Amino acid sequence: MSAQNICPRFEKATELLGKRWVALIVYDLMSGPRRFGEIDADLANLSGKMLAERLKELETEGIVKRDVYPETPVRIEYSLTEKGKALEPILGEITKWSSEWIELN
Amino acid sequence: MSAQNICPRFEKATELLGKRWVALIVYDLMSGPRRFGEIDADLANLSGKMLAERLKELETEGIVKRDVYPETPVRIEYSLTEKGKALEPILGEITKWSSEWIELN
DNA sequence: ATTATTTATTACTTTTTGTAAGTAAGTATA
DNA sequence: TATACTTACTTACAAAAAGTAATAAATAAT
Repeated sequence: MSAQNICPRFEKATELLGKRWVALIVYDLMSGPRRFGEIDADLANLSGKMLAERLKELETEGIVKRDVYPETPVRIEYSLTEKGKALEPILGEITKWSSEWIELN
Repeated sequence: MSAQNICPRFEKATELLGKRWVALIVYDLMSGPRRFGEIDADLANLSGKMLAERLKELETEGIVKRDVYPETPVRIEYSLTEKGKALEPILGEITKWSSEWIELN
């Protein structure tokens, strides 16, 4: 009989953060701006295709900013916006939880 | 040249929490034990198939506990373990972030 | 035995993700 | 001039995950 309504903002947030690779990409960008190839190298199992797709989505959501530097060869830097940086406490709590509860085999 | 290694515990945690529906199911269970049908009703777009699958996975991960009460009809209660309850600060930060940064159309 | 209720499971379709090769733009090198 | 190099993507196709709807299993009251 009881119906627990879930806050639509929370739901939207989990749709965003719950997409595969998103948390790891944001985590990677927390330490500062990074290039496509660097992120790709940091996240071993992430393919260029998915990285491109996720970066585009994150840009659309206003979480990531894309800057082009017409150098040789072209340098494209991805960085977090204010909205993206504001995710830090979430990642911090995930780090805490994982260090306490996740054991590696 | 620089390679940002991502903590394997963090990575494992995001694999878990980043799976579709997981955050919402855990959020729903935060308010106390719930039956299959109740969770299903709370999460409008979640199918019974996926709920069954996710609950099984969460049980395997030690986040959710399943209790059978042989009543009429049978009552099966899902609840959070200590490990599951420990996710609360993460959900709390997601709630905070979403209330500040997510706008509804 | 039949029925009711809740908790799943199965068969099938659609969507998402993975993999690997290929393209585009701009330089430098032969 | 041509080729090869670097970075940042795209594309085509295969595999895996998720969505949908019908069906089954479990239990006990009638």
